[in-house]
Amino acid sequence: MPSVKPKDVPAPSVQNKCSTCSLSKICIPDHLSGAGLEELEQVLESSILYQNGESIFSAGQQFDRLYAVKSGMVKTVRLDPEGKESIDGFHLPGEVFALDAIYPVKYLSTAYSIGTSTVCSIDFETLEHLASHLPRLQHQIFQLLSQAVHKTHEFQVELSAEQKLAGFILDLSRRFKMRGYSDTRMNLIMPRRDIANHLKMVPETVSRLFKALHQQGVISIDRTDLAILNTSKLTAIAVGDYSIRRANRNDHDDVVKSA
Amino acid sequence: MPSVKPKDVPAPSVQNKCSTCSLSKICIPDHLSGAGLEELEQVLESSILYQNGESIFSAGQQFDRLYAVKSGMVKTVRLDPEGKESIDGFHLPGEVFALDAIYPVKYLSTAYSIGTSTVCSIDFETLEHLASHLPRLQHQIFQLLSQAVHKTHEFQVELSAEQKLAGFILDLSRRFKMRGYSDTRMNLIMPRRDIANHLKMVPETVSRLFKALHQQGVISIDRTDLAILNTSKLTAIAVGDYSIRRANRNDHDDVVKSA
DNA sequence: CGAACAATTGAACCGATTCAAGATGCGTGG
DNA sequence: CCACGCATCTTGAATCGGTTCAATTGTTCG
Repeated sequence: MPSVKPKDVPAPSVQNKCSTCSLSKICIPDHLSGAGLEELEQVLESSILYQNGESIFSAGQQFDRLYAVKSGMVKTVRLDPEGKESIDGFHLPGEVFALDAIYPVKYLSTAYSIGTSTVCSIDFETLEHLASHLPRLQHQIFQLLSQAVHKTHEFQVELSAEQKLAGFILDLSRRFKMRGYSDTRMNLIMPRRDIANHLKMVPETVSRLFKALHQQGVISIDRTDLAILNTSKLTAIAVGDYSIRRANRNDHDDVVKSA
Repeated sequence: MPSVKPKDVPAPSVQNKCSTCSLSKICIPDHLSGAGLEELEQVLESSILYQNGESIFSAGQQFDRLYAVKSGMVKTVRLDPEGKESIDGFHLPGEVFALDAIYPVKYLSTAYSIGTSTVCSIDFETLEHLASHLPRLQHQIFQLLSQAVHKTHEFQVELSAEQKLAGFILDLSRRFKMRGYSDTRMNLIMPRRDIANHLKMVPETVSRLFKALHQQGVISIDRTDLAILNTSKLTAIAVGDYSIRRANRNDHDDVVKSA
């Protein structure tokens, strides 16, 4: 997402709507002039507050609006064929969710606030209508959707548990950084159980791996407080160039295998 | 380089352009009238023939066109971080591929023909331009993209090898049926190695499971010739309500464990 | 303080891969 | 038409990663 903003983003009248989230990025393309912009501002729903565990929309409901996180964190949860809950994503401030609801015209997942969060939204029909005479807006929506296709594609590779966890940490780091937060210290407000569910493993494994990463000096973790200490090593683990388990084994014999 | 040469191809009349594939479905919405339709027909590239193993486009190339299969089969392959090839999809006649290339404006996978195939395509910029004054067309593209987001999402659940293989067979069956082919007998022209790669397992496992399914009377398979004999049982396996392995074990002691 | 739940830790187990042979199919040339 | 050689597929035994089961520690909150 090239956040090309050659000029500043002052627009004082605009600001108290939803200037920090991607919905406004979609809706306010660089070259959008006054008239279209005001139209958009009118349909952009400003922030609504949700408490911990409150649902924003539910799976099965008719789709009408796209959502974006302003503050806090939102998880989207779906039921797999066996009826078990499966977390398909944690959404950070600035990110858009519910894009998969367009085609079936109903929400496929239920969105819950983790902790207290604020969320803004836009009516999709209106957005479509606007897009049909704002080519740049249309283009940005195409891009956002295509990006989501890509995002989900790359998850299909089968990785070891430690690769998945390392990748998960790095993904969060990248996304926090993109929105202006620290990329080395972060607060994992979601419970271990949720992380495990999202990564398709069992909380025990998450626990063991966090510990192993900590002991290796790659991260430091205490409860919800996570710090990345060695990004390059963490990256090496994520792509499979390095394994904690092998390392631990090699502690006995002093030989370290170098790829 | 995709051998897309508009002038080399005869294209005798409008009608035998690409009436059987989804690109024409996208491009010819139900309520599209003469003028727009003719515009579309002009930019829809008619069929091009590819031999076994020939590439249609390559990962890294600049994105310009969307593609659809007319006949045969196409696989899209990407390189994971370790540099190993990973097949992210087999595309049947009528299906569109390369949707994930829109956002990065480059192809993320390489498309190969399996056996001989015919493929048609359309220039994306032109399509966008048309969509911007054909709201129904725009809507259909949104839908197609959203559908692709959904498609890839649902693959994220972690399944046992037998669930994945059963699901793969059923998915092929459904897709063949949707395009007017038999949903009980099909020809698996792709090698076992490719199936295994796509399902993230090892050819040995594919082999063992095909045999097990055959022995249980769920399918019949000989080389590339596959027949589904018991759809409901196959479905039960795919969703995890039934397991061949458990069944085989219970052959010894006659007790059948129920949940 | 103590109950209830979340997280951690250890030991046994199971599914899928790995490694190592064998079997089968298939195009080529004798 | 058969023999050869190569690639794909199949089959079997050992191994490994992650789960399961079970018990303990830690944390939160009435």
